[in-house]
Amino acid sequence: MTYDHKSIEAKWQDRWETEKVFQVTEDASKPKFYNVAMYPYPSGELHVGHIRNYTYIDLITRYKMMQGFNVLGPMGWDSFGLPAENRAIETGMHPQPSVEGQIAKMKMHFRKLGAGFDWSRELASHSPEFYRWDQWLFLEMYKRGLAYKAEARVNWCPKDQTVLANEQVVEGLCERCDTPVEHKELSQWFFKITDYADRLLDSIDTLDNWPDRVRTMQRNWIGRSEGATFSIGVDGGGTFDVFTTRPDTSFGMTFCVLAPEHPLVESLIGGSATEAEAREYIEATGRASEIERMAEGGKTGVFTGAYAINPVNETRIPIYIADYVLMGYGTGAIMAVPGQDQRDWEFATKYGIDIIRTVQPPDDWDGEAYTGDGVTFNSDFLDGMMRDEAVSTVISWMEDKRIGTGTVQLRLRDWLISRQRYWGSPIPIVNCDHCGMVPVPEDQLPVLLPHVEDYAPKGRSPLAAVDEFVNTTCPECDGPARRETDTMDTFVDSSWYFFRYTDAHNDEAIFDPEKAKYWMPLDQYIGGVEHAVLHLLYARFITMVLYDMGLSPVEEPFERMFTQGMLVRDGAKMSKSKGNVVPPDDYYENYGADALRLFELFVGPPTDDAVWNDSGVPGTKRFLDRLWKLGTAAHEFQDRDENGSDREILGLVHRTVKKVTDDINRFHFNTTVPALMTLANELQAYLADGAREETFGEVFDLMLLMLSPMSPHIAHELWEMRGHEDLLALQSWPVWDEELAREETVTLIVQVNGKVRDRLEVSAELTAEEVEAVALASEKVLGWLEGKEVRKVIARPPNLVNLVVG
RNA sequence: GCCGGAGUGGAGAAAUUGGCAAACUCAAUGGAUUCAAAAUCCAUCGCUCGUAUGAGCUUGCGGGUUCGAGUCCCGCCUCCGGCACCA
Repeated sequence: MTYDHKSIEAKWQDRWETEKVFQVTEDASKPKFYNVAMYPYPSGELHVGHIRNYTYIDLITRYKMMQGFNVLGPMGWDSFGLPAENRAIETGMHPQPSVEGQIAKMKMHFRKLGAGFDWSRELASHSPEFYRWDQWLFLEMYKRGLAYKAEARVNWCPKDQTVLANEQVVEGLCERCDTPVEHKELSQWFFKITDYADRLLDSIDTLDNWPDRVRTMQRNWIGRSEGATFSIGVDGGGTFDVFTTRPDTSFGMTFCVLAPEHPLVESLIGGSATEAEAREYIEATGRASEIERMAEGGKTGVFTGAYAINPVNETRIPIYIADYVLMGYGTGAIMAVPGQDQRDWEFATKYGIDIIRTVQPPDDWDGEAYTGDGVTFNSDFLDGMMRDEAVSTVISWMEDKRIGTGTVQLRLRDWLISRQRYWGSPIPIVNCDHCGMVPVPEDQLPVLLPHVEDYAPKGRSPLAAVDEFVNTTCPECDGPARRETDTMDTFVDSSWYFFRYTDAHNDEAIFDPEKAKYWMPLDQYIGGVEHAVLHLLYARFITMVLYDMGLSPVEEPFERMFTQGMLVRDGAKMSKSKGNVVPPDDYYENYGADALRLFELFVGPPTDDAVWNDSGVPGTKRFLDRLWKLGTAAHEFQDRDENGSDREILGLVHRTVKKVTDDINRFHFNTTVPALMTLANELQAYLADGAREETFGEVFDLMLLMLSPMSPHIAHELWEMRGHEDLLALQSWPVWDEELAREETVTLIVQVNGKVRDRLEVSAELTAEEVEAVALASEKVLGWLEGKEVRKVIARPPNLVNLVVG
């Protein structure tokens, strides 16, 4: 017997919508719970891997509601940006109608899943009501010196024809299209995230409810390292600065290396014997992409012909140019200490440069450069010191001599936010010949994105070709002026949208701080680990900025972060390009959202990748069919007093409530499903053995309450059919009764020397002496004791006794 | 290289604190039902020996701690993810 999932699911989706079950407002009388899944790019097509995510978020919304929380679970659309624009280019349909059509499809998907979102707060980043506040935020950052325009060597994707932030370059490739990234000198807008590097780094320690890997990835990305920056003189005049984390090894410096792009290079090679060779090298490395530079087997470089003076011992050492030194990190120049640095070792070996060890390696050391700690030698006043002491001693020495100082280096760069693309929020700046760069006044926001038919990327913003947009008047002097034509990175939108949900329709302000104070921080945030350093770092940064502006009540936006695993099929992550995507449509049609949701929960630990099994949903549907039959068939009940079998099934259901509650709290959703399956199996057996109607009803109702956040439609229908008038979603989550949950008898494990030799049903009340006595009375056990002496008895009543014999 | 995570049956997995390894589901096999099939129901299902009661082995590998280790400690191997000529 199967149930009619289609009509039941449509019925309850209507009810939840018309009764506004998931619409909430601030309510000081209830504890709040703010529950968000990262807002999706509206691709229009969800696959079962996405559904997993939304099943989790919906389960939490429904569970927390039943626990008495005022739960906000909003949904919106990350509708600006490259994916939407590229899709528009492919299909020839303008991004606006295209995106809006996709949004309508996605909403249909969410409805079919039965997801409980508060649609009254829906937002979309491409709508002027939203991006107006992007622009406002930009201007506030500009006022505070946190947004600036600068000429810089930037990442350029030749396919997407736009610049990219460092975070959007993955192993030298464009994050979106895997095209090798090039470099260009361009004048671009940046957000000064480096000003917040220390705060962003330090407060990672407070994010106790975040996955370790995400915290580690952010720490690595910020890449703070402590050391010294000091100046090295060139023999014949001039100086350059170097950064090192190992100033204690300065006496081992036998050469210096400058990056090929280093500004001093030109004057060093001019007129030198190796000038031609050096110029050729610089040109060759300039042409090579970063990947090619790294892929080279050994280190390459060229002698400049110039010498430097090692400031700690006045030794004259050669200066090389080599591309293993990067202009983008530190000072673009290094002191090379081959004895203590493997890269320098390789370079020195190749070019025949001296190697001097200054740190004593362990006796059994047979490696090349020794980078560990040890006693310093060959180092004059540092001799005999261990690393930490030597570092601080040499830094003081440098500070006394005024040639250097202790410094901190970051790997993190400022966030490049301008894009030479159409489908984004215009940067609200006007360039005036007379007044220079002028921010658009707040009352003139939003700077509307004009409707443009030719939005194909051309290496400069398509907006630059729209005269009506570009030409404007200066807000200061009313003279002719030109607008900025770059648009903002969509990661700007996503770094504050979760504030907007708290006050989604405010047209006076980005949001009301009072509303944010009620809802923030997010109690639960769920999304893919691919955003570990992109969105999640930017969102933390912008939240800190909003905090400093007095708008956010918190410095950290996401109290508890959860990154779900991916669904894998045919050995690969589901993706359109691999052709292994499983759409949910057939499941809705043939098995129902409830069965699909249940399998999504059942498929494996939420944090882990899981393998999609096509027979899984039919399996969970079978379970729901059995449940339906159990709840709707006419049963023969016994008219009798409560007895042992009633207490057993009641005990089991209370233990199940405890387990399911604990499991949901720990995000072990995959074990909640088997708990309910076991309960249903036992309930069926109880029924077959002759059930009391009251007991059966009590157990069944508790089961429906637990099923409600997982497979809500069937649970609601059965709940109603059992004569309950109030909506199941609004019931309280069940609380287990410790007394009922207690087991009366347990299986006592009897071990002899740690091996299980007998299992006995005993009362749960037995003491240590009693279980020992029971164990020693067991015939099976006696056989193992024959001829041996019991030396020790380990009793763990009532579950286990271990007899140690010998 | 550094950092993080993982390794358990044919598959997904389970085992909150060190205490019955493999719950639950899928697949497979056998059976019932059926004219037949689907659906449903029942049974078997880690490996070895044995007709069997049963015995031995088994959580990537090697050691250790412990009465007792999938779980803790030490040393390795493999896989996944992140960062990376970062000085």
